[in-house]
Amino acid sequence: MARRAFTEPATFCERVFAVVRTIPSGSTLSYSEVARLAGNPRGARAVGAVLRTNYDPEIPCHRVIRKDGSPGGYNRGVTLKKRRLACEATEK
DNA sequence: GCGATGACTCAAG
DNA sequence: CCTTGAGCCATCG
Repeated sequence: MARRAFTEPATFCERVFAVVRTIPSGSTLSYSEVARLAGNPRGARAVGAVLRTNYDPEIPCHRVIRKDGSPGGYNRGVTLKKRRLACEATEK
């Protein structure tokens, strides 16, 4: 295999993005869960750091919340995050 | 390559 | 209930 169809995750961010991108609507994952799926059960912080520095409109990062159930943070405003979560979680 | 920072988590006071 | 401490990891300057 000379090269994979998908570019290899040069950084942990790419891996996190791949996981977060698979989150279905109405579902929420905790940072530790995403970190675990990304291959780093202890990378909860790394996940937050990645999402914060590499936010992407294609990534439903608003579905990634803390274990406590708190929204954690959102580059676009935590209020918007809660809004989207409520909308998707309620409708679906 | 190192130091600083942070959208984390757990435990204890 | 809220604050603090310690642990772990990745990105950025």
